[in-house]
Amino acid sequence: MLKQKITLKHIAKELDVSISTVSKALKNSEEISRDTKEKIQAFAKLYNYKPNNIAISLKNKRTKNIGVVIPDIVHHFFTTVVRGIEKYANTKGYNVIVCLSDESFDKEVINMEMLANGSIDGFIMSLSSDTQLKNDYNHLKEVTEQGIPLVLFDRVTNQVNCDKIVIDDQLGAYTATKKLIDEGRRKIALITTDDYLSVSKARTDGYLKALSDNNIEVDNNIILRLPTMGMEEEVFKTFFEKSDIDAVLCVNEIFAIYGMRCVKENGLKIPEDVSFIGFTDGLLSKYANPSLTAIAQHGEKMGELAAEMLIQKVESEKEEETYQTKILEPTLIERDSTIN
Amino acid sequence: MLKQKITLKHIAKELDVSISTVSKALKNSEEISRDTKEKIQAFAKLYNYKPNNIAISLKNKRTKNIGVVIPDIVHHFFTTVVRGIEKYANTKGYNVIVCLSDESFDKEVINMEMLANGSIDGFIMSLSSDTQLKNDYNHLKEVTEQGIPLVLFDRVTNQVNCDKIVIDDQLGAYTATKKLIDEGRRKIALITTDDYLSVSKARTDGYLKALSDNNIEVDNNIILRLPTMGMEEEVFKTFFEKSDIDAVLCVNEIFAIYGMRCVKENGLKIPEDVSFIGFTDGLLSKYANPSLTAIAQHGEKMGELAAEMLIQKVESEKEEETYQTKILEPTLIERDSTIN
DNA sequence: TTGTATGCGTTATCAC
DNA sequence: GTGATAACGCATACAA
Repeated sequence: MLKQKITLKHIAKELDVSISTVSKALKNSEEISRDTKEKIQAFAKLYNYKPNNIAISLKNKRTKNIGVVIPDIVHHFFTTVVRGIEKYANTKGYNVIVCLSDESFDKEVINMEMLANGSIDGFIMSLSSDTQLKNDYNHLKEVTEQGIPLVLFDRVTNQVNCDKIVIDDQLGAYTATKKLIDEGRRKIALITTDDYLSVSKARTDGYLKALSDNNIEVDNNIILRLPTMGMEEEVFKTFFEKSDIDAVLCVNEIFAIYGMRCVKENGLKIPEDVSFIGFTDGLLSKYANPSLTAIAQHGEKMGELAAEMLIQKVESEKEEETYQTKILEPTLIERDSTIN
Repeated sequence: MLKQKITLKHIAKELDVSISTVSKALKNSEEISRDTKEKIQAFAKLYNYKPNNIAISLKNKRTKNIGVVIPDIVHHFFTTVVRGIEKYANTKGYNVIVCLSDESFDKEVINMEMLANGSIDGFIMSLSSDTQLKNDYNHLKEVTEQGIPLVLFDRVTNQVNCDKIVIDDQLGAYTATKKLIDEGRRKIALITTDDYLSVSKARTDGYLKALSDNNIEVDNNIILRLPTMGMEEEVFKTFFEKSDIDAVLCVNEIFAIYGMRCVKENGLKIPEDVSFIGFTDGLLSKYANPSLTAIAQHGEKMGELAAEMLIQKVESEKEEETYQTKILEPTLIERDSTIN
């Protein structure tokens, strides 16, 4: 039953020629006579010969695989990035190996080591929160020192020399905060996570800068810092009950959705009494009630660009020591949770 | 700069022993003397030797890679399945190569051919809508005939002999419809997609069966069939304006969310006037307003089981010709869009 | 206890 | 025009 995969050797034996003749014939080499070429090509086609990728990889020292290491895949933003990577990689004949770090430093290290031993030509990755907390990037450095190209996206670090691509999170938060201020809001809350996450820090900075630029004093009582995982609804309720606010900026959709629910439960109207803006612009923002004004991170575009940067490095012969950081501009998508 | 990956050959030359001695020493073979083993192992550790995956793959004819081909990754259900696959695969030392068919038959074929030439040990996949529409499964048959194990999940076909894993969509729809009937609903609408999608068909069947079992006549005017992609809001509005209904079953979350919005705009209350139940149970269901009673598909579990079934086949020596179809039971998650 | 030879499937160099 | 050989990195049966 098992129709064995056919190899050059099989064809050679069957047609009574040498393996190298077969190889050349299938590449349409000028060296081979028309007759033998036709014979061999016909036979190969008949038996549906396809060269073995692994053998070619070993020979060429090129796998045509890209390793993607991300914290989580059940997360709209990362998902769109993966789609972008896939899209571009496929047009260039590359496959994508996806590994999940699950926000764990150890898993990130294990996955990278696994892939670094010949399985991939380069990495695209976003750091796990654990890694950013530990602030340990030796596994990344090892990889780059081995000459394996690496592109970091979104959750990056300046402690590693490599290509990077991020959105301007600070600008995004600034723009959003400015929009709220222009609406007339003065008591603008921020719901964020711990600052060791590079993106949360940048977003907080943007928020603070917008306030400062508009002479609004920072009120630490209306800044809520939550752990990345395991959000508790209670904390939200309490925060919104005791705080006097007229707008909220959230570093992700879920915080915003929860927040809106609390506000509504307190009898307030959105956006009349309280405006909301959230980062990410995933499904939740679009379908929320009211729909959520959001800062779009352009994940798919980011993925495509990351793949393009990586493949360009992979395929360039020269060992360049110059790295670039691409910064994408976020976009404010206005919906019904703010006044326009 | 480029710290070349070290190979057995390098170690052998450096320590003036043969390659096979090094190979054996690193495997802690009894054949090798303690002295040489220690010497070699120390050296290998110092230079961080790691065997090359590709070479091992070529030798063993085993890649330790699993190919996953799915229609889309920006989709909560598929995403959870991928996570489940990853989770199990990783514990068994396998990597996951993800390819997206983008609901296209051609891309599905190309991706599979690409991976089938030695890149993976087996496939886990869910059919593209295009493939189910074309009803052409030759690419799957070719793969199985080559002896490459294949596990189909969710969107499957009985035209291919292989392991399968699905949830009992008919039962899910039946349970949901029954729940609505038990609430006292009689005018239960169904919002679904074209029947060529295996899952939509099964769900429609379950809905019809529940009605019939409870002596409720089917009213084709309150069954809305939409194309898979490119949903138009207008169609929804019109449907809900002209239909007299007291409950709605939707084959996915987005239909349900849209539906709820229309109903609310018409001044009706959920769940008092109209109940809603939707398939999938993703983020939208959880965070909708009101939160959506949903039929959970247990994607992560499905992914884990699929990976387990596949790896078991991959690693079993004997060429079994027996295939199983696992059917998972869906679960009704009751939330605020129904009365409990 | 160590080393030699062979093979995994392919390609490239060089000889015939 | 065609074929033998070596090489990619590793593992193993078999010699020594």
